Amino acid sequence: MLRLRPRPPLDVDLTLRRYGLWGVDPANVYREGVFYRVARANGTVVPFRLAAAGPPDRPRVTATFAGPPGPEPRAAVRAEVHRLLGLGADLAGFYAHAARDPVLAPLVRPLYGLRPTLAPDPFEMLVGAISAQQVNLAFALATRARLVRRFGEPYLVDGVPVYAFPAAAALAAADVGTLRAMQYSTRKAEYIVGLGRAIADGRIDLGGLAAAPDDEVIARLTALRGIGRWTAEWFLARALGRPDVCPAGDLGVWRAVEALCFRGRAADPARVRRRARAWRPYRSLAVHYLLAARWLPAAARGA
DNA sequence: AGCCAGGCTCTCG
DNA sequence: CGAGAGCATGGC
Repeated sequence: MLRLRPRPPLDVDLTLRRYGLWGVDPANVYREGVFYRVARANGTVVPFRLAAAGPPDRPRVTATFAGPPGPEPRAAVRAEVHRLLGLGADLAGFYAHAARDPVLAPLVRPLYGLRPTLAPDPFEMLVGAISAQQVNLAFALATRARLVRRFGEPYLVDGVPVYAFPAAAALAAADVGTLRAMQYSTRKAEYIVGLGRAIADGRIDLGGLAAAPDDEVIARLTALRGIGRWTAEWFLARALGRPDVCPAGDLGVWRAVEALCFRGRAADPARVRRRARAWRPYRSLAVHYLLAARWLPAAARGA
C-alpha cells in the first residue's frame, strides 16, 4: 500500500478521465473512479490499482499492489503514479501565466486540477502514437487493444482484467501478418515491428532520450521509420513531460486552436505555432487544456 | 461512393 | 530544405 498527498491542485478524476474517452485500453483501465495498470520496471512486474479522495486542493491518493518482496515494487508503482497523475507539471506557474491569456483564462476554473498524464512507458506511447496516425481515435484504440490482448500479459487486479503492455521484444518477434489481421495497415505493422526491433537491437534507447534536449530527441526519433515530427513532438510532451511543446501538426490541436482562438476560421500549422508562442514556456500545458476543453465539455461547463 | 480520421515516406524543384 | 503526391485502413 502506498499513500500519497500530492501537491495541489490535483483533480484525479478529471486527469484520468481521458482514459476510456474513445474506447477501451486493456493496459490502462479506468472504471468507477479506480485506475488499474501493470507497472514494469527492471524486469519487475507489479499490477496495481490507484484510487483517490479529497478535493483538488487536498488530494489523497492510494495505490495498492502486490509483487515480489523488496523495495522495487513500491518504487515502480510510485514512479508510475507520479507520471499518470502528471505530478511533475508546474500547474501553479501555468495558471499564473494563463490568467493573462484571453483563451486560457476561462479554462482554468472549470478544469482546475487537471494535470497532463504522462505515458509510463515510452515504447507504449510510441506504439499508441503510430496506431493513431491518420485514423480516428476510436479506431486507433480498437486496433491497439487487439495488439495488447494478443501480445501483452494478462493480470487480474481485484478481479479486474488488465494487461501489461507488450514488451518491445515481443513485438520485435511479431509477424507483420498478425498485426495486419488486427486491422493495422501493412505499413503501420512494419513501423511497429521495426520499432520493436530497433529497441531490441539497441539501435535506439528510448530511456536515454530523457537526457537529450528537445531538438535532439526529435532528430533521433524521426530517424526511425514511421516516426515523424508529429509523433516525436507528442513523445516530448507525453512521454518525457517536456513543458514547452506544441504539436501544431496534430489535427486535434489544430481544430482546438481554430475553435478557441480563431473563431472557427481555418488555421494552418504555421498559424497555430505562431499563436502558441504566447503560451511559452507552458505550451504543453496550454495544449493539454485546449484539447481537454473539447474532449471534456461537461467538465468545462462545470458539470 | 466518397470523404474523413490526432501522418509518414518519397520524390522533385 | 519545402511542397506535393501517394499511400493504407475502416467508419459513416
